[in-house]
Amino acid sequence: FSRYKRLKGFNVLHPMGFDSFGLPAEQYALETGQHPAVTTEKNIETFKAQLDKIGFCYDWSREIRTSDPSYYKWTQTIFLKLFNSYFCNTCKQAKPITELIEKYQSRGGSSFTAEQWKAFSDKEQADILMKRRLAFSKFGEVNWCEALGTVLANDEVVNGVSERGGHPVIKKKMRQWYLRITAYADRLLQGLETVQFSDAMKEMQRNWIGKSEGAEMEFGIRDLELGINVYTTRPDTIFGVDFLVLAPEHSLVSQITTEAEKEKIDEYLTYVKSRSDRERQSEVKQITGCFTGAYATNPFNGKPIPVWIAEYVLAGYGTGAIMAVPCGDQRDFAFAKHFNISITNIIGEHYNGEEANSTKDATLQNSGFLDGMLMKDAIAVAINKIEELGIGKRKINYRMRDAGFSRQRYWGEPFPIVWEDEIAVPLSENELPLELPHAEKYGPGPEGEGPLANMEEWVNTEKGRRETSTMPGYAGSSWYFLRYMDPNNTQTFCDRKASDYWNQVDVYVGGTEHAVGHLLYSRMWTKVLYDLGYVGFDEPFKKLVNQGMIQGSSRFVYRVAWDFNNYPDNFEPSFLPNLFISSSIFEKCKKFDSDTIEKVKDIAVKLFEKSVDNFKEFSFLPDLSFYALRVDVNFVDGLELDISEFQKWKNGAYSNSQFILENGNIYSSRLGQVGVYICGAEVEKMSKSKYNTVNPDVLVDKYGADTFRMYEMFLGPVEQSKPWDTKGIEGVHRFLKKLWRLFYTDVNPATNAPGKQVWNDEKPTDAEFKILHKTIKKIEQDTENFSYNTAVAAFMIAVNEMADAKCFKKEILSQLLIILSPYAPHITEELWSLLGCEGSILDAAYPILEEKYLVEATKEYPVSINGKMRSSVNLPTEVTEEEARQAVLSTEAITKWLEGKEIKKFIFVKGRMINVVV
RNA sequence: GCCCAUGUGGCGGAAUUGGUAGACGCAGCAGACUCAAAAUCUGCCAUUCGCAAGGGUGUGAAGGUUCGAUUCCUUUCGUGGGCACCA
Repeated sequence: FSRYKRLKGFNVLHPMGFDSFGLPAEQYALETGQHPAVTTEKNIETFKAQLDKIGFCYDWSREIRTSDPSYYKWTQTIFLKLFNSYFCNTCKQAKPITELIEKYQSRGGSSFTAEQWKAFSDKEQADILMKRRLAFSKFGEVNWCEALGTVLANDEVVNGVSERGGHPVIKKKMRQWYLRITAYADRLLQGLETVQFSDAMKEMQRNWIGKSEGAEMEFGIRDLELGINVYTTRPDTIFGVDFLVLAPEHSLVSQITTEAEKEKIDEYLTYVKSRSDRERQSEVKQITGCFTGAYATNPFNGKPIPVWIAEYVLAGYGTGAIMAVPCGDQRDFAFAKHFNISITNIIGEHYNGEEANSTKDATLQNSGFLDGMLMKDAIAVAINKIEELGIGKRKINYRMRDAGFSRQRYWGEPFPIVWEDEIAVPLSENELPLELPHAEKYGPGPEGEGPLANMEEWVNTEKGRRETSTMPGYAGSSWYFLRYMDPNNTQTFCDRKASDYWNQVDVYVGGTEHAVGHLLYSRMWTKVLYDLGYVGFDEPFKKLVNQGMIQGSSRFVYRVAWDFNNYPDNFEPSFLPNLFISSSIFEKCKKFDSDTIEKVKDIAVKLFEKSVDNFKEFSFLPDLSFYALRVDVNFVDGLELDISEFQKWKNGAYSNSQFILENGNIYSSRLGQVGVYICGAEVEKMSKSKYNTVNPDVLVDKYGADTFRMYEMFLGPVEQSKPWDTKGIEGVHRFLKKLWRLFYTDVNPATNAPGKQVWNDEKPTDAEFKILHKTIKKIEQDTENFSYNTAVAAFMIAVNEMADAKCFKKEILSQLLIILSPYAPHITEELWSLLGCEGSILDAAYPILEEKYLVEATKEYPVSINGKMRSSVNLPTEVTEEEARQAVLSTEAITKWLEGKEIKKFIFVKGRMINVVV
């Protein structure tokens, strides 16, 4: 696209860079036993060589790497700008925090006076300001794996246990950094109106932000001076509330739980701690919850309402508490049925007792002052009443939460923050970059802190202790498009003149998987920088094209583990059997084939016995569980695993593993071939973390870069995902060879010299111009629409037509080369010079479309009878309905279908077709 | 489970956005050239009935709107992406 636009005369900024910080780079380094700085450098060189080989004309003078100090200096600078800003709720934009401090000093805040502010300690002031900063720290939950002594990313947690070792993972509260993206929720929504993203993308972002209008109201707890705040979008159903549900983490849980229920509640809380948010919401069939013993009161009719806790209510959304209306909400309904809570029907016949009905069109019954009202009308009435009684208020709520910005990892940007007496003190901008110290080992620090916590010399400064977590992978990618505009500036991250000249990114190509991550973060950063006056636009990307993913075919091995809910105290990670079963055995186990399971269990017990000295202490072993683990496709041949390669993988992490092979034998490295281990397969995103990537070099070497490029374009629409498959690449290769033969006979394979010249200087005929201009029109349309696959097809047709017409004329061929050059840069450049044309084809003038060659005098109008195609008539392109009717009625091929039938209607779709209704 | 996308020949896909379904390519079959192979060229190629002319059926499934539906609506099934520490 950039080559095309360049030919069209645009000044195209077409850079490339490397988002080289983050978990995958760190893990790759760990697996290969090298420092991430080394592996990153090496991999970048490989990528650049490959990209150049394929013929992308990237402007490498603008290259950036997010892990380079000269780049992350500015990531840290922008972080400080976020830290030193707050969101002004009246002007709805970011302002320097100094303005807020001034305001507090002169006028005070909402809950304190100016005098009180001045009397606050430094720490108290810092805490108040922290609640307003755009980059702020507070306590939040992380995945904590006690056995590994580390915090895990969601990617590293599989089925609730650590991917490495299969250890239990629980949630742990830690001090974390966050970005206050929620402050921008409304502007992120409004901004969508101004950008060209697909409707699906906009919809995803809207849903993620999840704006809803409703009411927040308080339910008093019986016999206690406490109230539970509940957020609801359906205050009209207030008389249908049969119970309240709190998130298990809700701060009131411990206070309202009665003595009688305490034990059960504690047990339930332990259970929930081991569950991820996803699991908590998705397993609808398995309903869990626990009664607290407390009762709330319905403020409108005084009815006592039992208060429960349940995992399906999340602490992070709304107030962390819901009012449950079983007749109107399916999850509440299932919960009520499961725990035998009686259901109040407020919608009469709309509720059938079998399932909930979330309609807003029912007339309310059993609903006090709302009786007889349509539900959708009752919403406003109910909110007004709630506000009138002072028990709650109208509220707009967002589903989106603030973005977690700390990682307990090594390979990321260090925070330019020093903690002095529990106060976060920023470095000044001229102290940046705060370089990531070189570490030989980057294992976890104490208490779940990041690896940097182990580096005493670096951590401890004169003033205090440095922040030891690092920024997440998306930090550097939230603003890099700005750096491309001014990549070598040492004074600022991007001069305003540069960003004013280039302005927004005109076309941004990225996958939908970024919808609710990168594409929201970068929009937010741009808005902040706009508010603070550093850039002149508040949306970074004018137009977004979602390229589909080339998917990979992943391979799986199946691991056996003990299904301990919690490991016994004396259980050590090394006790795990590390046993893998072949695909068909896994399938049988999944179907609870008892013979197979017994056999597997026998082997697992034997292995367990061998590795555990005090085996007798584990008199009771729980059932086995089985889970799939991805392996690198590069050591799976078809579906067959190369076991010795697998055992060497990840620095020998699986070196002591055992295998039950497809035929039931146990693998032995000494006995040699006793059977094969068959892997499972699945098509999914091609990704380093899924170990299913394939390398383009082989194909480029075999067919050349042009064939590779065009084949990839020809595969299908850019926005569509598809598994990588080289079937069909021959066709594109043949096309390029055929193109060559319009100019020269075949290349002499011995000398590699072009064959005999075929092209000539003759004057083209109108028919030949027609082929050319038809192609120009089609290619322009398709390229502008990113419909590359149909463009390639059009080239194939054009070349076939020219070959058939024996059109070997330079005037036509040179024009064809220009429009083809963005698609196949190498061969077109070569032929361009062989034709004796001046300079590089990249600097040629794009041909101007001449419509006169495309005008048709007559046109074939398809004729259908009752919508069914029966024939066609040839008519002038400009024809009246009456003329068309006459032509149709005098065409024998058509009248034979109309014989004896009465014509009811004659439909003439101008320029398209004719339909006769009989 | 929730949100988004998607489903068309043996395969990748096309279809003027509601108007001749299967462009283009792969694979396959038949033929030409060749001692032979490769390369190249020509023809056939959804399915079914028919010698043919010509019919019938057909865009995951079931309904609906329309003169006319791959396209719009409803329900349903399958697949892919996302679900907050991969980015």
